[in-house]
Amino acid sequence: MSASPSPLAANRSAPEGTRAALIEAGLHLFGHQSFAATSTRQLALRAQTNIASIAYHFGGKAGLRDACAAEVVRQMGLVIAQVADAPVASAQAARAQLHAIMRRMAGFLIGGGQADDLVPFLLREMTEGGPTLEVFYHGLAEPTHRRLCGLWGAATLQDPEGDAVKLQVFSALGQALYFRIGARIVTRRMGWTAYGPDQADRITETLIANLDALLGSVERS
Amino acid sequence: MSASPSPLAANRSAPEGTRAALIEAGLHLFGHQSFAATSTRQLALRAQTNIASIAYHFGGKAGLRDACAAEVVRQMGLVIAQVADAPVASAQAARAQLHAIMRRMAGFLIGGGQADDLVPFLLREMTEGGPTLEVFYHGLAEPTHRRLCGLWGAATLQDPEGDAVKLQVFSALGQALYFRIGARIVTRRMGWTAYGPDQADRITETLIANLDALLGSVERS
DNA sequence: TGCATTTGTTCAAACGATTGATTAAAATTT
DNA sequence: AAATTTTAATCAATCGTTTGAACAAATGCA
Repeated sequence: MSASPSPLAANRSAPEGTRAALIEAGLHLFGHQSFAATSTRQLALRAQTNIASIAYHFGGKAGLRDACAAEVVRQMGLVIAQVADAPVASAQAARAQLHAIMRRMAGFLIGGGQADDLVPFLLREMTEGGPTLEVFYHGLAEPTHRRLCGLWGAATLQDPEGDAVKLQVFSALGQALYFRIGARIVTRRMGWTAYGPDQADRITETLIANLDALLGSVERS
Repeated sequence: MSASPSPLAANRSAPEGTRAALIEAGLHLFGHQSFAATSTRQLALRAQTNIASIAYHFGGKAGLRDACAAEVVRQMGLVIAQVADAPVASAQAARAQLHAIMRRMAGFLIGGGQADDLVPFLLREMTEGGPTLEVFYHGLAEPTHRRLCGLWGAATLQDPEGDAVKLQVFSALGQALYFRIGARIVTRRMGWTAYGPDQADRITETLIANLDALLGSVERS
């Protein structure tokens, strides 16, 4: 044994261990074919373990979903937190931070990698309104949106918690999210086979230009 | 016997009949809890008929899904077709048509009514990438997006089938779609209980303002 | 017209297959 | 040796589908 003194600490983000393997399998399968359509046997097969391990580690299939939700909040929280939360000194500074966050989010959503399993899982819980939604809202959606509203308000000299700013932030976020949700439609219409680095760049630049357009239109009014 | 000479003609769009009742049940249940999570017994219960009717009319559960998809394309096609497709004489005329279409789409997506069952069903098929996606893409998404690109290009003096316009149209559409997909998050964050007429107006005005911002920023460049 | 037959549709009942969950024994680690 | 973790086998419940009998309306033949 080299490291990993406590199983809990090791499973917090390590790819090893039955528990972690099951969470990864849950994120992938729940996200790509819904909770109900995924059987415990499928989960066990993908995690290369036995069916009973699910009940042992998580109490059942529903428990595994809860654990997956917590893992999503944890990982996505890290992504967003990577953008420095410096106090904004000016409207320009706020706009710069918004640019940085939008770029990071677009990269996370569109550019593949870790988001390939996290985002589908998240979207499914969001639309299905499952029991996980509570965790996601308080742990991720609400604080993130609030922070963005603060920056948006500072960049456009509006009330950060006013309805107008809130809706504008949702609009900007929605654009980025759609390129993930409607990926099958977008790629097909664009004549792409899938999202690659080049495609991600094209989309990101469009989103940044749109962000400036939205910020600018309010600024002028 | 008073009317309804042919059962086929009556079932084409009438709310009566077992076949129509099953399609309605399918649109609702498939959309709100996914295809896999919906049992044939649930469908029969909601349609107030027997389980065997599903196999009789549609050959099975999958057949019912196909019929539901066709119904969605048919009904949503009618909604979009209601906006006059007059040849655009100027950039202003194109912009006016884009306004009208955005208002109609926002009203359809956000303002409740017939969309309450159609949109969830559609979004689910879109994200799940089910066998229905083909029907939806060629019957609805592609022609609609192409038409919008034509208007967008005319309004901004860009190549209607260029990548830039295509992505901008997707962005504008994505904003509207998100307010449906993320409805649970939005309403909660806004302090609303649900989308009502007032909320729909607020969102629609935001979307229209955003549309003008996006069109304007390109126009100036 | 009168009766038998066919047709379209719905019904309760049952089918085999698969579901999530449970159990006790075996294996592994400490 | 003791505790933790994984395994194979089994449980009742539910899944989508099929079956054959009902029923009403239309049709064929007399």
